[in-house]
Amino acid sequence: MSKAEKTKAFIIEKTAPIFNTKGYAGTSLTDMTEATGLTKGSIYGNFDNKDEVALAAFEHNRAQVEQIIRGEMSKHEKVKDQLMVYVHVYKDFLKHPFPEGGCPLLNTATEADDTHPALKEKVSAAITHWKNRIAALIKKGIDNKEFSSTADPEQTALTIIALLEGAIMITKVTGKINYRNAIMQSVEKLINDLE
Amino acid sequence: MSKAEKTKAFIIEKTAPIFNTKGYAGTSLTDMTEATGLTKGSIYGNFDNKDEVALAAFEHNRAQVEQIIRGEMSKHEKVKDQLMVYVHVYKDFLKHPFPEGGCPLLNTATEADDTHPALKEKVSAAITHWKNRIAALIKKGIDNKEFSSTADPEQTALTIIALLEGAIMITKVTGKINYRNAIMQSVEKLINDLE
DNA sequence: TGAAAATAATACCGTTCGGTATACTTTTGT
DNA sequence: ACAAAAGTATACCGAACGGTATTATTTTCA
Repeated sequence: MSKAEKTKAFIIEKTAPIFNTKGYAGTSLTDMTEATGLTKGSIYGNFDNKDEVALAAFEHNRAQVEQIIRGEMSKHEKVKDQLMVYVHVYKDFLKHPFPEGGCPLLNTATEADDTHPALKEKVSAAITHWKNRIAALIKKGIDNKEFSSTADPEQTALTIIALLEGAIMITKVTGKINYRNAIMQSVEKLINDLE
Repeated sequence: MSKAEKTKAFIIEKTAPIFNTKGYAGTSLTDMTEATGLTKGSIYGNFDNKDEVALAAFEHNRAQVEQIIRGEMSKHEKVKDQLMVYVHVYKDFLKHPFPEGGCPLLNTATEADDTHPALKEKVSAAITHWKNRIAALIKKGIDNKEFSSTADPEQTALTIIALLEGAIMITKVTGKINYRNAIMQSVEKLINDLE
């Protein structure tokens, strides 16, 4: 790993939380220099422009969540328990190294959908990928006879994602943890009903 | 209605779509002057600062959605049909005068939660109010014997909101309308299961 | 170790930002 | 109709914006 690659990674690591909390338009170059301790010249020696840092920062945040989920899932054998990992992680995300500012998919989607095509495309791909992952898990559960053959993998996957993201939005803005708990209970029921 | 009140309303009406698409940080005074055809001096003669316009714009967008829902609900007698209004409106929001940029609660919540306390508070109050409205409807349905007495008004209300907001987020960023249809089917099922 | 190459810091660019004092024009109420 | 009040436009402020050419400092590797 060359010096440049290290610095690049360092910049991404330090700016990712800022982009995730302040948003793309809300994060300035000054924010970036302050967070890294580097100067503009140094940052622009490693990235062409602010956009590239933003894209890399999103990718970093997204991968961070994925890693948490993968790690927790590997602790379980049954498909149902693996699906429940989403409930547990999103319910107690403070117990995990979750990105500062909340779910990067939600944050980036709502800002970028009307303003930033490149970021929007990245989020879109991430969501479709996530949906496919959950749907594949459910299919596996059907094949396993863990779940009923009447279960609808696609619809259930999308419903779970909508519930998780909706729960984060509602809880973050209201501060009511029992709101999140109520919604997570619905996710649990949804997964239980697959049987 | 005085001239000033008219101008104020005019400014809000013209800038509200911009705040809802570009966000608070992403909307500049130039955006506002271009949208209204007025000058900075004129805008600042009617508002103290950008914040006040943003707050008023959010309120305008929020009220616009509420009005659509109220109007559609008044066409139905049964509580179930009234709840289904959410499904129909959010499924075909293009058929209604829905605010440009999508749901203002979602857009504002994700941007403001870490950056703008005053806006955050407004969104928080709006969501709690919405939750209470849905819960009250469900309670009415229980009293009516339309719904089962085992139905949980609070939890169902929050779940419906999470699903609607999640659906908007997913559909807007992926462009996949069938994703939204799948999630809306889950909302329908949720409402049907109240019986 | 020393010179070429890569990386970082400095100092600056033009533009846009939010905001305001002042002058002008239009409403308003008598 | 007219004077006072209210609303609007003009012209400007300092600060911050994203970005860059140049200079200085490290790495790198022969």
